[in-house]
Amino acid sequence: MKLDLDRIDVRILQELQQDSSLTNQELADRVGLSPSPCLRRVKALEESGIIDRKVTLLKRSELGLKLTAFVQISMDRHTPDRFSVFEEKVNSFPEVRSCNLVTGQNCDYLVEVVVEDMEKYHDFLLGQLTRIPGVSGVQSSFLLRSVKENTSLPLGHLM
Amino acid sequence: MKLDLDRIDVRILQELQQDSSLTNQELADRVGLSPSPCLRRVKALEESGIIDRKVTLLKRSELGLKLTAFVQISMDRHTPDRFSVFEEKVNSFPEVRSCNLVTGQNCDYLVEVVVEDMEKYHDFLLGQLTRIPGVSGVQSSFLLRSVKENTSLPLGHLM
DNA sequence: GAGTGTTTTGGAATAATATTGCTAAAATAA
DNA sequence: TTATTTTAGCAATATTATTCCAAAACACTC
Repeated sequence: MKLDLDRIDVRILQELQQDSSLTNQELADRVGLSPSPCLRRVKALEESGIIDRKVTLLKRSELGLKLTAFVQISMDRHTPDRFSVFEEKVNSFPEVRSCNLVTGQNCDYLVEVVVEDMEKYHDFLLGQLTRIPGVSGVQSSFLLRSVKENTSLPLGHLM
Repeated sequence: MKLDLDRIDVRILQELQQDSSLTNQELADRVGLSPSPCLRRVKALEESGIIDRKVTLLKRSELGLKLTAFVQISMDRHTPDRFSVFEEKVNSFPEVRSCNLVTGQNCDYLVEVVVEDMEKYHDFLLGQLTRIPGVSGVQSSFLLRSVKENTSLPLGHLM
């Protein structure tokens, strides 16, 4: 949060958030610039750290990943040791897409898990997640329908 | 879920999930192929629909987006009309990163909201979210620390 | 309001990379 | 083994990114 962005920078970020496979020429057209200054801005945004990285998103349904679970996890004690062990474990599980430590009375962590089916989820839950020391409460909700899935961040406040 | 993938395809997908800015040559090196067959496989994966799209991820902290909220939303009645109005609205809010209809006794929707600060969240909640007809219950948890944020899907089951 | 320094742009030349067609090799099946 | 199919690798071509330099826009001073 240091460099100031003008309208063109914000539009570049908006376009790239939606589609990073744009060529520099297409991007330049869309933001109303010629290729060279456009590329220079993109590089500057990468240098500045505003742009984190570029990734490819795959389709779950095409990969046989039919079950997504949202898991609320409570810990028995809130000690640094408990947390660090849990977090290390969670990071090593490819089934875990996201894990967030949150405020709230109900739970400590919100975890999103993607697996093939309910049987695999059962195995993961009992074989992996609940085996982590300190995990005292687990409550699962299952995805019925994805209404919105958006990797974009809001940029309206910059303009 | 139709085409069969061999080990090389899976490795290509794994690499691209992590970093889509790889050049085809680099990718070919990593998976042990020469550039042309590698590119052909990538194109085939795009054609097949397994690859959804490529996006650029930005850093929240660098954009002054200091508050992430996980919101549990309950609806008064479970009618198609209630749902479609809610979902249309939610899709129009840039602050909403994801919205999922889920099973569970506690709530109907899990929504992730990204804003600048608590004041902006307050405005969004009272001015937008709770104004949608049918929204009867709202419970917010706030992000304390992001432990894992991974756009990759697990592919281990394919091998 | 003209002049000066700074920043940003656009165009052209160059370099890197993607893309395609073709041939050979490898894998598969009979 | 042999025929058939699939896949890889090479080389030529096309596309795209990158760099450099002169011109334009902008801000600031006097």
